[in-house]
Amino acid sequence: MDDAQVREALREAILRGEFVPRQRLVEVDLCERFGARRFAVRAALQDLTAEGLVERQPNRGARVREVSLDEAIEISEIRRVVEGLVAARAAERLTDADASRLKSIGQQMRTAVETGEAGTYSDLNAELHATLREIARHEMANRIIAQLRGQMVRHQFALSRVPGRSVASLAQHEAVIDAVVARDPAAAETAMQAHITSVIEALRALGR
Amino acid sequence: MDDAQVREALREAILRGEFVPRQRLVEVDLCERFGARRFAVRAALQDLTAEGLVERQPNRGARVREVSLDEAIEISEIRRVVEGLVAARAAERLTDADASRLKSIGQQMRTAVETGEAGTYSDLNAELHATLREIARHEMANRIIAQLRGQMVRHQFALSRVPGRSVASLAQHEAVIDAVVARDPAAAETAMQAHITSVIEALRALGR
DNA sequence: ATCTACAAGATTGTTAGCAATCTCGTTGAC
DNA sequence: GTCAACGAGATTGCTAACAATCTTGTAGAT
Repeated sequence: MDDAQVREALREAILRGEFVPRQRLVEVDLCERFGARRFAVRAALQDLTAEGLVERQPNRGARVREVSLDEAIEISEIRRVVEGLVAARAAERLTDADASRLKSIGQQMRTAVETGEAGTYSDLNAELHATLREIARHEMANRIIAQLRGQMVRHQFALSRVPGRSVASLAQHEAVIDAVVARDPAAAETAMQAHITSVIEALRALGR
Repeated sequence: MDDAQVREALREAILRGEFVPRQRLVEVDLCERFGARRFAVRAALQDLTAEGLVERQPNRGARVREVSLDEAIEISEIRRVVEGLVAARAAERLTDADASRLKSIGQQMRTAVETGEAGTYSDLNAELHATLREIARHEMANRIIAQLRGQMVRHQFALSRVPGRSVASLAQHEAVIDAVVARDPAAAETAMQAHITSVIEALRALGR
C-alpha cells in the first residue's frame, strides 16, 4: 500500500470511528493495520495532519485530533457562507435534468421522514448537498467543503441523533431545492444559509 | 534547518517570486539553497503540496504550482464570502481601540493614494485585512484565508499594477471601515463583498 | 503509602545508501 | 534531415538501521 492509499484508508477509518479523538496513532501499529511500511504511514500521517484530522507533536507521535464544539461551530459558519455560494451558483447553472434530480431527492427525503427512516434521510441529505456541488462546479468550494467535512463527522453524528432534527431540516432542504429549481441565486443562498444557521443553533444547543 | 523552517523559507521564496510557476523544485538544489537535508526538504515539499503552492508528480518531482486565472477567480469568490464573514464578525466584536486603529489605517491609505505611494498602499491594504481578522478572531476563517492567500500572490501582483486600482479600492476599503466602525455587521459584510467583487471583476478584465 | 530516580522498552526522527524511474544526449538507420 | 533506440546521468522513492526522545515500570528511600 502506497502513501495515498494509506491516507485514504486511514481517513476513512477515522471518519467511521475506528480511531476516536485523542487516540494515539502509533506508526508501527498502523503499518500492521494497513499492511504498509513506515515511509507510507508517515507520509499519510503528515497529509492528514495538514488536513486537520490528525495532530502530531514532536517526538510524541500522532493522535486523532479532537474537534471542539466551538471549532465545529466555526467550521459550520464557514460552511454556511461557502455552501451558500454553491447553492447560488447551482441556481445559475441548473439544467432541466438537474432540476428533476433535485426534486426527486426532495421527494425521497420527505418519504424518509414520513416513514421514520433516519439513516436513509441522512444519506439523502448528503446526496442533496453533493448534487448541488456537482451542479455548481466550483472547484475551490468543493475542496474546502470536502476538507471541512472530515473534521465535522463526529458532531454531525451527534446532531443526527437529536430528536426532531430530520423534520426540522427537511423543510429547510426543501426550501433550498425550491429556490435552486426556481433559478433564483439569492434565494438559494439565503435558504442554504438559513439551513446551516439552524445546524449552528443545534450545535450550540448541544453544548448546553 | 528542520522541516518547518524549510517549509516557511520555501513558502516565502515562492511568494516573493524567487521560484516562479512551473519551475522545477529539485530536492538536491533545495537542500543546498536552504542548508537542509533531503528529509526536511521532502517533508516541506509535501506540506506545501498539501497547501496548494507546489505540485508533485510521482517520479517526476515537484514544481511551483501555476494558479490559472479561472482558479484565481474561484479563490476570490471564496474569499468574498469568507472575508465577508470576517468583516461582519469584526463589526460585532469591535472595541473602541479597534475602531481607532481602523480609522487610522483608513487615513493612511487615503494619504498613500493622494501621494501616489503604491507600495505603501499595498502594505496598508494587507494591514487592514489582517486587522479585521484579528478583531474578528475566527480561527477557521483565518486559516482558510491564509491558505488561499499564498495561491493568489501572483495575480495580486498583476492587479496591483493595474492603473487606477488603488483609487478604486480605496473607496471600497473606506466603506468597509465605516461599516465595521459603525458596528453594523450586515453592512460590513456587504461592503467587504462589494470590494472583493470588484477584485473579481478586475481579475476577469485581466483575462481579456 | 507516597515519591523519586533509574533503567528498559517503546516510539519517533533521521541518516546513508541503494533501487527505480525519468530525462536528455548521442548514435545509427532511413 | 528526421526519427527511434539506447545508455548515461540526474532525480525521486524507499529501505534498513541507528540515534534520539519519551513513557512506563520497578526499586529504594522516606
